[in-house]
Amino acid sequence: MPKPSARPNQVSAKRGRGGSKAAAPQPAVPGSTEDAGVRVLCVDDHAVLVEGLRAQFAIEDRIRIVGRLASAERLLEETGRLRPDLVLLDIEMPGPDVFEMADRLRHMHPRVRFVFLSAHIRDGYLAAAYKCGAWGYFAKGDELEDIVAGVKEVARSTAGTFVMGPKVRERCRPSQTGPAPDPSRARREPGGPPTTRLEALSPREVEILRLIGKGLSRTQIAAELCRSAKTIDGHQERMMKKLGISSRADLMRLAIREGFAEP
Amino acid sequence: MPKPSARPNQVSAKRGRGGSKAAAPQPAVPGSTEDAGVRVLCVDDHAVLVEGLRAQFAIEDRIRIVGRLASAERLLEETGRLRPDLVLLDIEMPGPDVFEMADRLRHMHPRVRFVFLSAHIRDGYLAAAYKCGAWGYFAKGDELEDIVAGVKEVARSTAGTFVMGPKVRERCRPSQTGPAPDPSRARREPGGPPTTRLEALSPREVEILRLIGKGLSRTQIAAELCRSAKTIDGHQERMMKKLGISSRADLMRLAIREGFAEP
DNA sequence: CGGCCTTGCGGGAAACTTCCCCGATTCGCC
DNA sequence: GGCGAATCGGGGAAGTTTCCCGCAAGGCCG
Repeated sequence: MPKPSARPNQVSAKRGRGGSKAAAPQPAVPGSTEDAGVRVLCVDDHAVLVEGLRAQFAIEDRIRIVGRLASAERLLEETGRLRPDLVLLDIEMPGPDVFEMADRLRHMHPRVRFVFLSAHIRDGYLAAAYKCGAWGYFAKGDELEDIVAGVKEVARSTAGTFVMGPKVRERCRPSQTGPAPDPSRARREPGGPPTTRLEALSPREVEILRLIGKGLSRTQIAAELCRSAKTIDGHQERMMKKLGISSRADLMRLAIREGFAEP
Repeated sequence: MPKPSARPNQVSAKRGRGGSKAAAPQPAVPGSTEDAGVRVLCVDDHAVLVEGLRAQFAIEDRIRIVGRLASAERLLEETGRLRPDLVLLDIEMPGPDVFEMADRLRHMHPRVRFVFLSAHIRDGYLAAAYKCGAWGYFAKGDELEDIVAGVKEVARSTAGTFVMGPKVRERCRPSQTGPAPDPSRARREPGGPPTTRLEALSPREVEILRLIGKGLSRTQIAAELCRSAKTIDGHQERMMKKLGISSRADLMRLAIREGFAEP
């Protein structure tokens, strides 16, 4: 069984970094060897993109790119070798799952901050980014200055906020379309976790949604998961109820739109 | 002349430009006002990407970016205003369909060459790019030098070749997995039209495949096209036969993978 | 003109999916 | 301990889709 963690819609701008031990505000730019600037490692399979960032960082002092990876494959080793303060991660790349690698990065190098820089803003990605402990999420469509400003903010931050690019915030705020408003704790601080209707889904349901997005029929999904087709039936129904969706086709469209199709 | 390039990384193929009239070799760099270089217009919603290109073009003489658009919306007007020699087009952008706009561009500004620079290499895109008269197709994952070399090759070309980036060619060549080799018309110029199994489909079939990829059921497709569900049935069957696919789910996966889902 | 392809549609049997019912187990929570 | 939730699944009626058959109009081409 995946994770026993019951998440009661945790919504807060400030996130406890450091677990039970009361995380004292860390010094900004934690691992900088010299105080000469923020060391950034870029992980993106598009070389052009990274060069654009490098060019922009070059005209800012205090930020520079110390390395580039085309996939998350060697992320942990290279982080150890290059000692960046901040890792910029693309999401849709060949190779291992980026969120999983990011999660491992957090455990192996807890002082290294990381943010996502993705071409697409999708609920699924945003939720995964937040869950794996990212410090921010930016869109490739954001203006360069906004990305740079965001990177600086993350590097400087002492409180552990989740920083979002302009486009991300825009696409994230007005998504309060979920079915149950959950009146118990309606506190929703600015800058908190991205509001996503997918957070209502259980791990299993997400898994099934992904397979639906891949185009599998419920019988095929059943075969894939070694379960009865009836079980998939049940999950589907509950998902549709939760998401306020009435047809399976809509469910699939959602899965595709929110990024559950491609991996 | 910077570099004689002609690296064997790109593949180019001659195509008849100009229809029945035997396309006389046009002068390279057709619309250049001064002979000082290639004027490039970039159409991409990712500012970072364009800056990366700008930086790279800057260290080459003879190429420079004269404008940038975040969507294809004002492509025609801006082409008239900025008079580029070459337009670099992203594919997945908000706004109007890029292939359609490219087609119009060719009619309105026949001297302006255009190539696609996309994050994804998909049969659907490749076919559409070729069909709308593009001069090349590059992947954002291609190395910067390869992209620059390709742009130069397109600008310099006198024969009307379809230039592909290394990654594109790689993903394009070995796709001769189709069912029937179609022995009737085996004329297949070397490096010519990208080999795609989607080229076996009729326009209507492609249209239906797109709707399938969007997650619509055949009844919904029928409603969308104002046709009987039985008709959609027939198209589906014929498509599956053509493509050597046995289940509808596979058909949908193909539609998603090949880029028929998102528009 | 006579194939050949495309598009459009109908009938019908078999298979699949949806959608309701129901019960069982195992969690964690109050 | 009760309660809800997630996960698993069976039964069964109603609806949809698949997959075969067939037919017909129109276009293109040798």
